[in-house]
Amino acid sequence: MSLTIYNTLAREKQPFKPIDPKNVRMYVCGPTVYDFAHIGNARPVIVFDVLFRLLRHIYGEKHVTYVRNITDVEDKIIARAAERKVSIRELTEGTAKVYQEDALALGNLPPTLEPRVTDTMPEIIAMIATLVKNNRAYVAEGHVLFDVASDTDYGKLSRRALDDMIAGARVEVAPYKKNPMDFVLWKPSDATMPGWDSPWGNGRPGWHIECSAMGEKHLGETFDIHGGGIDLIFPHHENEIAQSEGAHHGRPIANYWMHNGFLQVEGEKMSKSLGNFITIRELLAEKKFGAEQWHGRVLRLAMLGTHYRQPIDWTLDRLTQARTTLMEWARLLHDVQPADDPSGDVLAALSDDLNTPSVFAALHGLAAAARTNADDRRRLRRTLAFLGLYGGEKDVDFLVGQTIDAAAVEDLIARRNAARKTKNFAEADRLRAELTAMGVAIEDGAAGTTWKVMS
RNA sequence: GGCCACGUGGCGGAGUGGUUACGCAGAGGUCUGCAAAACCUCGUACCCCGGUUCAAUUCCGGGCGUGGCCUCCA
Repeated sequence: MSLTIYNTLAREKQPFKPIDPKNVRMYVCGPTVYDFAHIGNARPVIVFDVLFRLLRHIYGEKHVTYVRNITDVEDKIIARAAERKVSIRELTEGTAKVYQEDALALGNLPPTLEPRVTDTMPEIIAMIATLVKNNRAYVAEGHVLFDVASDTDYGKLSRRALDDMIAGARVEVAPYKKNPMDFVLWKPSDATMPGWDSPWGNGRPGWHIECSAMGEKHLGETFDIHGGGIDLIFPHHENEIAQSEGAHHGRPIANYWMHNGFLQVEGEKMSKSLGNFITIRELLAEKKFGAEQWHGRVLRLAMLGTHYRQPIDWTLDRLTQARTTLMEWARLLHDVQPADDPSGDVLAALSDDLNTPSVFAALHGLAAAARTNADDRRRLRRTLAFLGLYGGEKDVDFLVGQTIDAAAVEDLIARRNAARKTKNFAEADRLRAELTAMGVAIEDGAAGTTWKVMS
């Protein structure tokens, strides 16, 4: 089985060849922890978790290193902390904790490492110093700026020409910049802001340098895969490339760049002003989206229904369908012990640039076979666990926040069966209608009557 | 204004130069006291206009629509 991935750098699918099969290395841009993560933030977390799982399967669990950073120094954090009158540490720790809980609830494995900017300051300062020494950056009015004109390759990821960008003329024109496109590596902090001592005075890092420094620190100069949302291609990833390759004499930072597509909500851009901004926490724990709570695995299944590079429309209908599917699988697999290995068809579909819709076609085929075959049930159970989609829940577990009085249901069923025994079918049908009204569906099987909650 | 994606049957969503994706919903059937589940059967889709081709949903050009980036937002 060979893994193929779409490389944004080349704009084509390429066979994946790791630098070192004994240590496959992936870096994904994590959150800036100033507010709860929204459902759009969940997409890269889920997508690259699936890739992480696949890589672990191919190369072995101990031979894959996955780094997802936490950015805990940033101007929006400073602003939000001031606004809420809490300390920066309090804000970033609290937000990071919720983020990690959300990620776990969505069925993601923890990354190998989750480094923080505040723990990477010596490396950040060292990398900036190297860039200055290499004549790729300059000091101006307490700032250190990357000298874009020194980078003949600048724009290779986003495929934009410097001249075009300047012509766009929406760049900040600061008088101390040599070139309008030059971006900040280090900026001065006043007494009210977090700051670190550096050769350029007390200050803090610019937006992009932290990822370059954390990547180098934990994965080396060149690693295999760098991932993130498509909106990060420019300027964030472009600037990361400029910084890292500027510090490493042109040696590439990553061989493969992967970007997930954008997310919309009910056909519209998600924004606070439109009132359709939805956080992961709200979906999981509050009855806000469709006035229901949603199980993390339902959200995960819904997210993976669309190929990661396609735009995805986050709708109520999508979540309902995902829940229906998951509940069906749960009825089939609740008591089943997993097989040793996941399905080969699923692995093959996954290996084609994470074609998760194809994966689902394979899963549905397996589910059809699993209805009559125990081996297929065990295989399906194992495959869904491998994907992080199912962990042995009962079907009703996916109806979060809905409660049914089981004793009352059992009582109605008993009365109905008594009526059926005396062929009083009118009464039996009346009792069924009562159950239906409660949201309960019943099935008369060979082993007696079973019931389930309708979704 | 510049650059870039996407537009598939009621819905979701892969894929392909000529042959059934798949799922949900829906219709018919077997089964059932009635149902449900299960199983069987059913949809001849690919934004518009040109072009290339024996043949285009699939390639090329234009248009329309939606969205993204260019304003430290995944």
